[in-house]
Amino acid sequence: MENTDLAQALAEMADLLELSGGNAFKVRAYRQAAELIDTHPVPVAQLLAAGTLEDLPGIGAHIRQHLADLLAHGSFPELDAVRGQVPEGLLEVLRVEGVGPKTALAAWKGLGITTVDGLEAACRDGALAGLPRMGAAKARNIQKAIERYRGRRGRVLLHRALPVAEALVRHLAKVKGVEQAEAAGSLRRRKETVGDLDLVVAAKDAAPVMAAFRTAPDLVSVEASGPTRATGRLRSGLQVDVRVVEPDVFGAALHYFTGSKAHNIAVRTRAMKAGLKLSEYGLFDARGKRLAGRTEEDVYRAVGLPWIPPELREAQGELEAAERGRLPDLVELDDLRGDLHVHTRASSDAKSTLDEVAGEARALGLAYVAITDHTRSRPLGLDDAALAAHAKAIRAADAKRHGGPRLLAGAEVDILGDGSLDIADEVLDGLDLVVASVHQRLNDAREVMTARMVKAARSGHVHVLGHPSNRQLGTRDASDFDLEQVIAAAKPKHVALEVNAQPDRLDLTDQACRLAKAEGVPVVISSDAHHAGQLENLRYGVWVARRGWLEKKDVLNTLPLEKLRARLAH
DNA sequence: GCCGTTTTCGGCCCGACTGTTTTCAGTCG
Repeated sequence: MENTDLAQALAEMADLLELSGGNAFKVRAYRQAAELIDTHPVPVAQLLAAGTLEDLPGIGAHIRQHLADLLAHGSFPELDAVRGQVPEGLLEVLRVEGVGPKTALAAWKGLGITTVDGLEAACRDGALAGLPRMGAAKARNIQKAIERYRGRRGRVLLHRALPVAEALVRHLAKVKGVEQAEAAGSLRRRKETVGDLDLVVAAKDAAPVMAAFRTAPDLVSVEASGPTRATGRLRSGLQVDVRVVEPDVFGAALHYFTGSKAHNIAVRTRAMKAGLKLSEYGLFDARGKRLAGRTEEDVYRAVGLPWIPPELREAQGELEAAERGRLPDLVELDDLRGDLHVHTRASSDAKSTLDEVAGEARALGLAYVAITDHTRSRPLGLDDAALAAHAKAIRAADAKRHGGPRLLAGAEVDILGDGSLDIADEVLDGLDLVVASVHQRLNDAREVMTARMVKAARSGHVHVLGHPSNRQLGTRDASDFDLEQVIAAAKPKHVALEVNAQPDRLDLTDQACRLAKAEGVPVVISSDAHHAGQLENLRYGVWVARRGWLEKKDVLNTLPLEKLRARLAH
């Protein structure tokens, strides 16, 4: 069992306890331990062996024992016991946004509902609305949330799919005779969510690869299996397609299975116009002679194009740009010099200390980090005086550090309902960096939300608009606002827009990045880390930026600190 | 269940928002 699986078991324990009316603090203890483990870089098995597991904050003797039991037999007694008390389907009901333990419990005890389907029926026929403290509006909202929930089922967030795909690729790459193995599909294009995994393997003899696939870790069923291709399903529910090809045509196959479909059609049409034929088996001339296939570069070259990065392959103008030699020189993770949105334990529910954040940033080679804790409108947020004191503490810590990163005193302030900020101007003006974000009244009407953001952008006290759309992938739709108006307001004030790299936000979107670039408004790629380990999430933000055609020059935190300061000045 | 200690029990984040109510319960972050 890996950390993710262990975390899932603890999270399930938390959900079940909550549904069986357990102590709320106990529930939280399990949930916090689950979150900690899910993002912890070292395998729990290793910590357990070293005897240092209980050093982690939030892991005590009981949970340590539970983890040991999980590693030994996949479960622990308390989990088994509570599983027997609550219908299994009720856990899924909790996944619906707006449905918490109380609602789920009331639906179960009051109406015998134990599934999402049952809940939906009860929303429709009015049974749910008849329960105490329920009503028509509530039922309507839950029904809508169920639709959203269904919409996201089947697609997995990139950060969940990526390690799974990488593990499968490693597994197949080890097979004797395999020359190359790679994950293709939307995962390779770094789309924010992934529907299934497409693995392409180059080997002269396919049989050993297929045999190895059938014994791949986490594979629960094989739904189709022929001599060179197979389809299976993983424990997570994700479908995996494997295709084995001759090494001579690996490039053509990789190109074909990477897509997108629209991009493939565009390239194939281009080949046809030149009298050529393109398929996953290579590029052929009219007489059927293979002209290219070993690498993607060969394939593109044979149709008169430079290699196009997978993130751009969406038939959104990349062929035309390639033809004219105008492909963007896409930003890379190594280009980032700093992170401008990081939380610490000083406020909010973040977990790490200033030192831990600085240590992690250093390990990642970052030259600067802006500490941007929440302000007074958030639970535990800092008020004017506390923020000023916090800034002083950050600067003191910065002065004491040797060898980087530099620590910038910042804040993530709230954009209030009327578009004003929740911290006094003179306090904000004493900071190095101000991120302004909407955290409340996310469903304001389009004009109202646009006006709030425009006012914040024009305030003269803000450097970055944080997670501008407020979406959360699979659970919360983006707020309704006019991005173009916000961009237009940001530009003269030198306010940058954030690509929030939290894997379930990725906000701005790729398309919004492209719009910002077209209007000449810079972007910053920020982790919004609530735990030092989450600084690594910056890579997800980089991929969004790449999908949005952004180059190094479009991203402000690729600048050295002094140049960044100059660009952010008002 | 964890943690810290006034060191083995008592506290553990709390405010905004929504929809239900007419003062508040549930959910979320």
